[in-house]
Amino acid sequence: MGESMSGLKRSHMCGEITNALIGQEITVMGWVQRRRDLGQLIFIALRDRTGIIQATIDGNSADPELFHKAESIRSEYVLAIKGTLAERTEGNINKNMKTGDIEILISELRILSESETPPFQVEDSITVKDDLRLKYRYIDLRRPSLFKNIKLRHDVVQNVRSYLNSQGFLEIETPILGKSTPEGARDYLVPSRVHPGMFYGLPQSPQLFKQILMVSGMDRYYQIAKCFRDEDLRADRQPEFTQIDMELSFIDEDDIMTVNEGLIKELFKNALGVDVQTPFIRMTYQEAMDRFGSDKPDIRFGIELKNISELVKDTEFGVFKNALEAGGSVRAINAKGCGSFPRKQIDSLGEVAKLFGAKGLAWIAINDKGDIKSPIQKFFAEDKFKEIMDAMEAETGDLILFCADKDKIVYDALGALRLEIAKRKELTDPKDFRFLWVTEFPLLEWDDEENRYVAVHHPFTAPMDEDIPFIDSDPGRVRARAYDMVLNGVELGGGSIRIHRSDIQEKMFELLGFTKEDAYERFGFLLEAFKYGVPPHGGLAFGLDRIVMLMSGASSIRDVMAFPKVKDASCPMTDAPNVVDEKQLAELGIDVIETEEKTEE
RNA sequence: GGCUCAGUAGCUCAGCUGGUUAGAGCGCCGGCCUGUCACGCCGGAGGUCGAGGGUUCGAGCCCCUUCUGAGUCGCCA
Repeated sequence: MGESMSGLKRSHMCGEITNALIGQEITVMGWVQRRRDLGQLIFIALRDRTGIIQATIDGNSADPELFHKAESIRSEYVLAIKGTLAERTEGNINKNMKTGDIEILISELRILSESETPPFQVEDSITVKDDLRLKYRYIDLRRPSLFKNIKLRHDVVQNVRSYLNSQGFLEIETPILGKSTPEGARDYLVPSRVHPGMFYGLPQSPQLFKQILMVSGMDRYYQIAKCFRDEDLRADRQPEFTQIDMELSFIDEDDIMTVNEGLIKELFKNALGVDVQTPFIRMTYQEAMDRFGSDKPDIRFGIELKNISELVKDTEFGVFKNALEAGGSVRAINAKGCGSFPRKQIDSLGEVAKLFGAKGLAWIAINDKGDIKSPIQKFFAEDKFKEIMDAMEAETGDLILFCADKDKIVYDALGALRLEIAKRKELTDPKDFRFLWVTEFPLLEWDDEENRYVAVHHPFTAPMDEDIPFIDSDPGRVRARAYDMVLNGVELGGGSIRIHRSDIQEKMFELLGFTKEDAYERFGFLLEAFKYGVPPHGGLAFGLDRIVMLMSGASSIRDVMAFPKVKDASCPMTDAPNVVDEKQLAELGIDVIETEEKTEE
């Protein structure tokens, strides 16, 4: 049970009290960070979201009842403290604290709420397992670092709104209850009571609605949009997440990139105090793959890929030869300064490569003394080996890593290895923000499982004009008018110019293996809308969570979301998802079928 | 679904080659203490070693199964 706060009014936030207020009577309210009881002298560190202030009570001069109450205080009690702000005497100043040179001399103290001992301490310095933090998220969020992230997120969103408003955008909400369009990620389904057996789909993105808003003449739309995907989680993937979603009419790629560079510049300046240089580097998808083995390259460090296929095309070395004969390539990276890695460490790099399908990893290590070690040296004539070394600019202390396989595997493996080496050598500074645009993505990608082309982006992405002639002859070669914004190896956002010509849209559906009926069944409302005057348009969507994650230096988007879910998409705090009772199911016309676990194939 | 790692006190962890009664720091409880601020000192409580099974004279440790969490591959138009 707690005392009433009636008669008391909070005058200041704890962290905002300054020595300008010395001598004044102030009232603060908050949580007990710590009580330090020296017998006849008690210190209470009181915390609110702005910071901590120390309050003091002297047993010799205080009212005994008041002092006794102070003795009963424990961590995380909620208090109201009224008193005179005093300057601390020389020698009693805590230089590590913002309010370390002042304290409140308590004249009135109310315990507004007691607290059990929390399952973990409210301190930034402690480490606690994620699931426990999430179960007691309300306590976790009291930690200053978490509050800082939540506040940063708020600041980012406010800046998004003010900037886009200034650029002529309208904020428009689109439905959460939508139509399930089973293409791409799995939808979350919501059953309808009014239509038993029928389901809404939660949006994976407001894609179709925002395009329709362009047909409606809204011209520029944005939304801080909640999106849902029923896929497996990652450190940077949650089942529900937030996009900064936008769409613009009568624009081209340059317009969209310029607007968004301006947006990012503004966000980083206002929310983080960091100056971002614009315009950003632009790099085609092909260049990104060739140089970094990734369509979201981290360009804070080098270690670029080199294609040495030509150099080794006549080799008899089986691994290289087979890869080349199968239409693949031989590429390598030079891990500068890793030439003295012990064998075990090089082998573990091989394990990394294998994760991405590489059968093995060939290497040349040149230790600090200049001694060369390499399991593949014996397969090459002396001069050819030297040519390879020269091509890779191999010097004393370097480690050259080779991968020979299909291009996709070579890119993936070497791309992952360069990140792994950067991690081991600590080559990246999280406060170094290196943006770029990746452009000219392939429009389509062959899917072996479905035995058809699938859209790399989505089916409404426009092909590049000069590639339209190849749509029939060589669909895999067609590039899209799509672009991703990448920051430090993370895809922050992506978008495209959309198709607004019905002939090309139909061709696209054809390529994706949709019949006209299929297409109408799924996207009919959009195609129908497009009959009535569609402006050329395009857009982009940012992952808000990822942007804030990188800005804050967090390693998971969980740390920038108030109530994230754990890996199996459940919530340890609320225990969602849960079973519902029979009555609810009956109303919805739903039968739950118990599937037998452990059915051996 | 696959792979890797982790699970020991409220929290974070140590625990050797399988060997007596499972430890530390922090937290918690009690006592002392008037200038602490990671207060100090003294004392104390607190353990199904994630769960189940097996091997063994003996299991926190080895084996099998399983649960939970994290990372990652697949997946994520």
